[in-house]
Amino acid sequence: MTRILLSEEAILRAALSLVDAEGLEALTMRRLAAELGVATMSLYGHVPTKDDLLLGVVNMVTAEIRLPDPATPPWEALRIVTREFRRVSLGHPNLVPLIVRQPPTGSAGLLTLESALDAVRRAGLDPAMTAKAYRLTASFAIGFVSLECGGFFKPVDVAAGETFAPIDVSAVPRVAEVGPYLADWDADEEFERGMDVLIGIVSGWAVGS
Amino acid sequence: MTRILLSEEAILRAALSLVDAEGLEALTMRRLAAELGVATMSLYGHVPTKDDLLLGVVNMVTAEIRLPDPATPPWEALRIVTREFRRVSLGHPNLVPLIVRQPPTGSAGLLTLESALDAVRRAGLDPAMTAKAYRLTASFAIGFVSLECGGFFKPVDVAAGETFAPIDVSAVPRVAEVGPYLADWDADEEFERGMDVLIGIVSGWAVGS
DNA sequence: ACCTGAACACCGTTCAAGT
DNA sequence: ACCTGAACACCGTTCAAGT
Repeated sequence: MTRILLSEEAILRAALSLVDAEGLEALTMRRLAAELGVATMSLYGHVPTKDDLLLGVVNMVTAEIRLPDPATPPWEALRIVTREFRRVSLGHPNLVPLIVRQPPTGSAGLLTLESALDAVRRAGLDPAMTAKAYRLTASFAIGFVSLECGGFFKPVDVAAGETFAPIDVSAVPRVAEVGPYLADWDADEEFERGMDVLIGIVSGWAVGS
Repeated sequence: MTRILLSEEAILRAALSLVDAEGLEALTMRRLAAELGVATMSLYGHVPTKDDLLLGVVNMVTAEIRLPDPATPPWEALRIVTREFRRVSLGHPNLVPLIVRQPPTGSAGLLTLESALDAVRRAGLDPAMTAKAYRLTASFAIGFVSLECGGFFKPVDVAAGETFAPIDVSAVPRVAEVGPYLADWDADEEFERGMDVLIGIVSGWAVGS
């Protein structure tokens, strides 16, 4: 039989594959061990707990974010980080609930945060305004990706035709009217537009602008 | 012994109390039954499954959102719905991950969506632009509440002093510099400002404005 | 040193039995 | 009709034992 080289790296990689392929609920220590051809308890030699494993998986995905060169013009750099956050998230939609919940305390999260903050600081905002600008753009990006990956707008479409809530469609005429437009959209384009709007706003906060 | 009146309403209410008091992971069918002084399996007479129970709890919380009078000036009505969404979410922070993930397919979710869409339509945006406007403001609101309830900015503060990620603080100077400002903010004020910015933008989309 | 099986204290849910 | 206990197929994790 093939020899299994167990390591934290290998475990995290297998865990991510499992989540990508079958969802978060498919990731159990037993199933993951089986996937690696190893006894369940062998995992605990490399990962202290399942929660730590999840943190590691989120950090691994965060590390996929390609950070802009530090010499990139500031607002373009912020655009790149934000765009990359969404690109990587869409690559692992099953992990998005965890990504969104996880503060950037891991090494990859801190480097990503550093890149975004550096861009805004280089653009001329002072530390306090930089924090404000980051919270605003991050709120938009995280909410957008949450809605996009959560299929938030898909069932609304159904509300115009099916009834699977105990409510008459005639009671929500605007949902019936706008529902189809909620479900049918160009997410790429709308993300860019939203980003433009917000970066346009915060760029006005630069001292002396 | 006191007679327990079991009903879906009573079960959902007890489930919400449990989640509010001890978090999502404390909500198990066994624990919930014990809390109600009832056998575990009695719950299944009123709720088909645990997932349905969670949907019901989210719907119950969504129903706490106080919708504006239909005669309220449109943009002020949208502000009220958005503000109420945040107020109710902050009242049940442990439930926020679920609220954020849950498309508005329940009766309360549909009525809330209806209220927001009605406001934008009354302001003069056509259905397609209404959908765009809703997605933009909802992205902001959901992302903001996610970050706020997730303690997203708290650990960043620590990064300036403690080391609990395998990374040198000197490698993230901007995090060290801006971190304290990220953690120290007036969330109420910033939410209002962000809402103002976005509603200001979408109000410009009205035909003939 | 690294890996393992059995065991413990939990889960959600099915089902046949009680009242 | 409504509630229940035992049982089933799972969990994450501890621990003593293997190599």
